[in-house]
Amino acid sequence: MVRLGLVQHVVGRSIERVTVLSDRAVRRHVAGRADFEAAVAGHRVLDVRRRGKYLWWVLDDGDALLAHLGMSGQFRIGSPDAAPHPHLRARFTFADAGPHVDFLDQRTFGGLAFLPGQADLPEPIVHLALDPLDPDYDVEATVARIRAKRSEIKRVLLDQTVVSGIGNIYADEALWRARVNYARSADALSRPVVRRLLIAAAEVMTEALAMGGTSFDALYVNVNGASGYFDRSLAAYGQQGRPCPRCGTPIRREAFMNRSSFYCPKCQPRPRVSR
DNA sequence: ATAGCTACCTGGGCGC
DNA sequence: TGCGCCCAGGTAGCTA
Repeated sequence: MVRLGLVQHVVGRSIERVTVLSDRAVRRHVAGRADFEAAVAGHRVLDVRRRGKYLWWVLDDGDALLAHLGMSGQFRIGSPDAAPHPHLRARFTFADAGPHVDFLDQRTFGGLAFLPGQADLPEPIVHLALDPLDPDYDVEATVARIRAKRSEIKRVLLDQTVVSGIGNIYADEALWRARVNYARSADALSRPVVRRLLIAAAEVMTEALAMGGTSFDALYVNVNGASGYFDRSLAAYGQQGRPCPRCGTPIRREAFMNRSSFYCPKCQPRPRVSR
């Protein structure tokens, strides 16, 4: 959705300039802010692509403008009279008379980098696996990779080199749908169960995108800044104490990987022996 | 090599 | 009312 919004608003346009308001937003552009601003200016945007939580703008000359959204990064189409948003990190203006594009990021885990000659696949993300919504994504290959891991299933789902695009929220929702406890060992799950889990993850992502993303934390909002309603359809994530939508048992919350995991203790029983 | 842990960062929400 | 603390989470980079 973010990508489609950007495709609609930036493809075909020539960047007049980018103004970086926060050095941290370009910390991955090693040559620094001034170099970033100079490198980006003047390029025309040919396409916008995505892998996991990364987006990159394909520029003329084969260069890439890579954006990582972190957990709170957003692109927004600016209206000319709006006061700058407090989380504004960079603003793109264009050679035409159209609206500018803002990169916002509250918690500053995200950032931008200009990567010359890396339009096809920027080097920082070559190690990322495809995500379940990518047309070239291979379910069976991913099932095999997951089942080869001797690690808890949620840890594997969050490993972006195995499958990308699944964060803490989507992982908990997919596990709930597939009735799998987060602590079960990946190599102990049957092929059909892992398949079910990946299908559930793809469904969660599809639904979230259709609704404009989770408005929880404004994590994903569409490019116009409209927040989604996905959070209202969450069955497990953030729902501790509330009844499981399937069986009515109160949803439980547990700490895992320095994060929270939410699950239904009846539909998603804990493994007897945690490994 | 691989698995697992921690730091990074900000501001909304909460308790006092 | 206001201060201070907790918490959220993707991932680079570290250790074991």
